[in-house]
Amino acid sequence: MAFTYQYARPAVTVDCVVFGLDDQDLKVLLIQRDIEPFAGRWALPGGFVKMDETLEESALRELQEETGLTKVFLEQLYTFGNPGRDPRERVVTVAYYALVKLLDHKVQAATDAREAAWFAVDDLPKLCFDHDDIVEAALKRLQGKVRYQPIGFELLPPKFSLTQLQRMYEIILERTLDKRNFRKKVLSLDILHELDEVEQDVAHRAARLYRFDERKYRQLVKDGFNFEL
Amino acid sequence: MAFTYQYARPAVTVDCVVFGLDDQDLKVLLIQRDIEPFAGRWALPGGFVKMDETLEESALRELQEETGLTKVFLEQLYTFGNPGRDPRERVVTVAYYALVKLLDHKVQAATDAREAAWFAVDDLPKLCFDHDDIVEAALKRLQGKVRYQPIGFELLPPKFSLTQLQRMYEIILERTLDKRNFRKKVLSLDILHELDEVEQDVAHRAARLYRFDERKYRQLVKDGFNFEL
DNA sequence: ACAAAAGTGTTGAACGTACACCCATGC
DNA sequence: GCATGGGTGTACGTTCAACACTTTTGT
Repeated sequence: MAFTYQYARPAVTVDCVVFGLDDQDLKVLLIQRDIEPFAGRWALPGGFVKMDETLEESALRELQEETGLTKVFLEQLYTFGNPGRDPRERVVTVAYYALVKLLDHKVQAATDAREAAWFAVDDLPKLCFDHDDIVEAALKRLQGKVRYQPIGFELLPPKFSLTQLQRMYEIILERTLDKRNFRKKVLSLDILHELDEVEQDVAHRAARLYRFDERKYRQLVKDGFNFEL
Repeated sequence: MAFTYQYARPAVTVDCVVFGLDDQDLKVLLIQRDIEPFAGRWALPGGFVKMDETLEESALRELQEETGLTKVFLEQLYTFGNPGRDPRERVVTVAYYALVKLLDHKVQAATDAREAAWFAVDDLPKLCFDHDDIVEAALKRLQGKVRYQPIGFELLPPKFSLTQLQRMYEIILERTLDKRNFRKKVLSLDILHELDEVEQDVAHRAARLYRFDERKYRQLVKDGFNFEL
C-alpha cells in the first residue's frame, strides 16, 4: 500500500522530553535508538503521528511503546520543523514535555529502542537530530512555568514534605530558597492539605506530609487567585 | 509530478493570527477565502508549508502573499492537529501570532483571498475550521506575555505617548489602569527614551513622546533585570 | 549525648494601590 | 474662557528578604 500526493509533504512526528526528579537532580528520559539513522545513539522518545490520532494521543502512545510510561502530565512545547533537522528528509516534529513521578515508574525499553534510561539534565549525552535544542526549550519552559502554575507537584509523590517541595523548586530553578520564607509563602497559598502522617524510616525527626489539594486550587483560580512562587 | 510515500501523511500548514491596535480595539486580520472549502467565509491567513522553507519563513511568506504584510513581529503559538479539523483531510497546522503597527500597513488581499480586513477581536465573524480556537489561544498568549515581555511596543508607532502606551495595555488586558501608578512603574523600568518631541495636531495640551529603547532593554536583561507590569 | 533535619517570628525595605488637583493648549 | 487631556505626589497596606535558634527523633 502506498500514498500519493500532488505536492511533497513533510513527515510529521512527535517527540517527548520526559522530566523526572530524584533527590539530586532533574532527570530526562532518553532512549537508545535501535534503527537508523543514528542507531545506538541517544534520542528523545517519539515517532510518527498516525492519521487517526490527535497529536497528544500520538505522544502518549509513543511514550508507552518506547518507555512503558502511562498516565503522565503532558503539555505541548513547540514545533520544530527546519529543513535539514533530519538527514533523511523533511520532518516536522511537534515536541511535548512530560512530568512524571520517578519512583512510580520503572522504565523499560521497547519498540525501536534498545534501552531507555534517565540522565541528569545537566549531564546529558550528545543527542541526535536537534534534540538538544528541544531539551533546552523544555527546560526553559519548565523553569518558567513552575513558578506560576502548580505543575511541579507532578514530579513529587502524592504525599510529600515541605522540604521535598522546596528541594524540587531549588533543583528546577537552580537556586537556593530560604526555608522560612518558602514555607510561609507556600502555606499562605492555601492549596496544600496537611495530613496526619509523617515521613517513615528517616534517621532524624520525621517531617509532616502534605497533599496538593487540586480541588481547592481550582476553586481559588475560579475566584481570581493567581498561583505564584 | 506526484509524490508517493509508504505511509499516509498529514498536510502541514501554517496559520497566522495578526494583531493590530487602534484607538478603540485590538484587531485581528482576516481573509475572505476565495477557494473551497469555505469559499467566501472568513479565515486566518495561512497556507501550506513548502519543503525548503522553515515554518517561520512559511508564515511570513503566506502573510506577504495573502495580506501584503512584511516585517512583522512573529512568534510560534501552538500546533493544532486534531483529525477532523479540516473536512478535506488530515491537516496539521502550526499557528503563529504576529503584532503589527496598524497605521504602517494598508492591507491588501491577494493569492487565494478575495479580501483582507481588520476585525475587532471581540466582534469576530464565525471563522472556518478551528480558527476560532486559534484566535482564542493567541489572545490568551498575548494577554499573558505582554505583562512580562516588552512585545506590546510592536503594536505602537515608534514614537508614542505614555497615554497611548497605557491605552494599549488597557485594551489588551481588558481592564483600566491607574494613570499615576502606570507612569511611575513604566518610567522606573528605565527602558523608555524621552524624546524632545510632542504630539502634533491635538486639540489640547500635546503629550511628550517616547521611544522604546531596545538596546537598554537588552542590556538590563543581561544584567538580570525582569520586565514586568 | 550526639547528629540530623524539622519547625518556627520578627524587622526593615521595597513595592503596589488608592486617590485629586493644577497645567498647558487649541478653539 | 472653556473644554480636553497632560502631568504630578503622598500615605497606607502588603509583600519580600534577611536572618538563628529550639525541638524532635533515631542511633
